[in-house]
Amino acid sequence: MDISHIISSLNEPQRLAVTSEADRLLVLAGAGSGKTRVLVHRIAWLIQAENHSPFEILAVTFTNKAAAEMRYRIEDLLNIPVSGMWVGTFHGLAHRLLRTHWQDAKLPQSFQILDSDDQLRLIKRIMKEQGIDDARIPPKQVQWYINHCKDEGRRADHIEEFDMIAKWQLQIYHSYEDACQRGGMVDFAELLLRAHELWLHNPKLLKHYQERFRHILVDEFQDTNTIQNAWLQLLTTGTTNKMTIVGDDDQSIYGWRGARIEHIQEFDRDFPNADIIRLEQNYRSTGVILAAANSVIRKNESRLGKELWTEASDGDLITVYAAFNELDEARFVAEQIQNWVDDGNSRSEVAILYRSNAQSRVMEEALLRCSIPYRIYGGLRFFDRAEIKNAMSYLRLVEYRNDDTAFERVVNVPPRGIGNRTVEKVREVARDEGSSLWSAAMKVAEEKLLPARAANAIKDFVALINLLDESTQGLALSEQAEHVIESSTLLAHHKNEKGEKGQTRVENLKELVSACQQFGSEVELEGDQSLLSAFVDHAVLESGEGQADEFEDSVQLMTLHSAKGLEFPTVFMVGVEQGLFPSRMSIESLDKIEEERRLCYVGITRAMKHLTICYAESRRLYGKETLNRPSQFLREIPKETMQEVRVNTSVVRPTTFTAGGTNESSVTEHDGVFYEIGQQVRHSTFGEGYILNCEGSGPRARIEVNFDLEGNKWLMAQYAKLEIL
DNA sequence: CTCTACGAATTTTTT
DNA sequence: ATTCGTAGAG
Repeated sequence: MDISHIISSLNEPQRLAVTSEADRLLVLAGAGSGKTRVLVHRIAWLIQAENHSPFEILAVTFTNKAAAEMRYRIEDLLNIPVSGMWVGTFHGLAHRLLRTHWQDAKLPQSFQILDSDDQLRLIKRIMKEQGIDDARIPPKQVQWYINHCKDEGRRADHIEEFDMIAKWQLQIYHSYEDACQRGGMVDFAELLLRAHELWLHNPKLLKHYQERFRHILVDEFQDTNTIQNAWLQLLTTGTTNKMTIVGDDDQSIYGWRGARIEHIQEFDRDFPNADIIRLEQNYRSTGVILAAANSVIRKNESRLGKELWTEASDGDLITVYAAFNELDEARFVAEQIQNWVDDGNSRSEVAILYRSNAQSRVMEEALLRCSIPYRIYGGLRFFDRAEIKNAMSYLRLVEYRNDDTAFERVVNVPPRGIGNRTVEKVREVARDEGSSLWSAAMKVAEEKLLPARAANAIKDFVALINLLDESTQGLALSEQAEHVIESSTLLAHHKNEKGEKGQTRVENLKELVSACQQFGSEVELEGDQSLLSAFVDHAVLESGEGQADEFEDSVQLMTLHSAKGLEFPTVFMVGVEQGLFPSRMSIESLDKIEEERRLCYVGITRAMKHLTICYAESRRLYGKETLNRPSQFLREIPKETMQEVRVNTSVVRPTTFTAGGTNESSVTEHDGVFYEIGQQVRHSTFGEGYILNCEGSGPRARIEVNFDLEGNKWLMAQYAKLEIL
């Protein structure tokens, strides 16, 4: 068989990676160096050159989108379907394992997946039951605590807490685990934890999978959390199977949600005898853009080290625009895009990247004014919308009456006179009987445990669900959905809503019906799972894209985080200001600043040809006017790669990031002590704080410090006697 | 029970 | 500014 097409188009390191026979291979793939390409070609190579069956291959990604794309590209390259191959997200694969081995995993066959919204509701309910003040301990924080524990592989039983708050959180974690086990509910982190325990406690089962998967490939390895890494280790240690991991420590931007950059940095410790191949040739950006990216990321202390290079020319300089305020910034960007489009380019080649979602509004307004179509990534996704979740809950109840999560959600949606008091009674009965809310509701209605009005309301609800079930027997999924949405009066309820909101919701509900239709025609059912329950799982695990309209030629707006993995000929990075990017939440710790810096690196490397960086001197955020300095990252970009554009020359600014006038820098020195922005310091009177800015050096060095208690102050380094922490 | 009014909080996102 | 959740009145 001719296999040359698999490797002929690759460069040397790529080819080495694709054809490597190492047991443990780490491919350190810089931005734009052909990471996915290597993964796809390696799998194709394994199948065609090494005659592996797709059945023996496991490929893990982080998003469903990446998984779908990978499968598509492999099939496209090989020109054959590879259906026996397991390709999916950690969560998707874990789910598959649990559905197959539900008994060994000690789960009911009908276990339901909780999304984070359901999870939060459950936590709130538990806290209320236990009389824990949710002002003192915010449920969100408890949710974070529980998920963090699970991400680290810790069950409530294994933990001991000493701190008062932590003790309460642990207690809630305990009750939460009980509630989940009783109700057959599994949250996202639990999928991973259970799948890990499934293998850990069933050596036979583990052996089966170890022998099946001869090759394991993991994408975006820098984003793995502890439990995911442990799962991979279980699968590979002491075996002869081979593992390839691909990632880039410089693009690790999810530390805040449990990802451990150490996993990739210390890969050879966890997985001994690893080969490392670096992909440093970049095929995406111009020399100037890469110079800027390299220069920024070099500031990070802890990294495996990589330097991107390109055969492409230097290209245009990076444009820097110092806006007067956020409106001026947005206006400038819109204007530039208008010019770009007038020059005959398409809008979809342009992306506007920002640090926080709150920044999108001003940009949208400016684009709207110029009649430039745009599309926002992120935001609420389809299956996360309230109206969709409500409709899904009706479907879930019709399928499976004991689904408490669904019951809680829609007993009184639309309002049918079942208030808190009534639901409380139902919960109480359910608790006493150890039954589901549904059975409790029937009991309450029949035995008249409540005032007639409430009991009747409950009775009507029970009757409604039963009726929906009877009348949809034998119907196709989409017809079933249509009927349920209509007869539950959800549709009418949303139609009556005032304003445009109701209209959108009605449209979304219609969209749900066609989603059912599509799902029914595409999915292949495994085992004896019903189509409806497969659809329910699908809805939770893949909540879908945020926005439609992807076909119109439009400018792309998104956060820096969601831009990872994408590329655009023209990129605008806006709001590059100290306190916004890096976020003020990150400024005090070096680790967090390094993550923000990686985010900056990700942002810069999204640009293929043109990069424009903007910052505003004054910005209205959360209804307050704030004065921000240019981001420290701006100073880390070589001056010779930038050109400053000034439209509004009349604005006089006391400080700029360039050398004119003052001489600020990110570091200064006095008496042999070096001060750097972001460092934590202590002052004898003002207490602790962190350095915001430096100016001058030697005896004239001045340092601006943000003190925890006293706010911002400029100090002379000579007299301040700052102690570096 | 439902609706309206007022007050607090507000990085980043996937599964 | 805006959204979300809770408290108090209808």
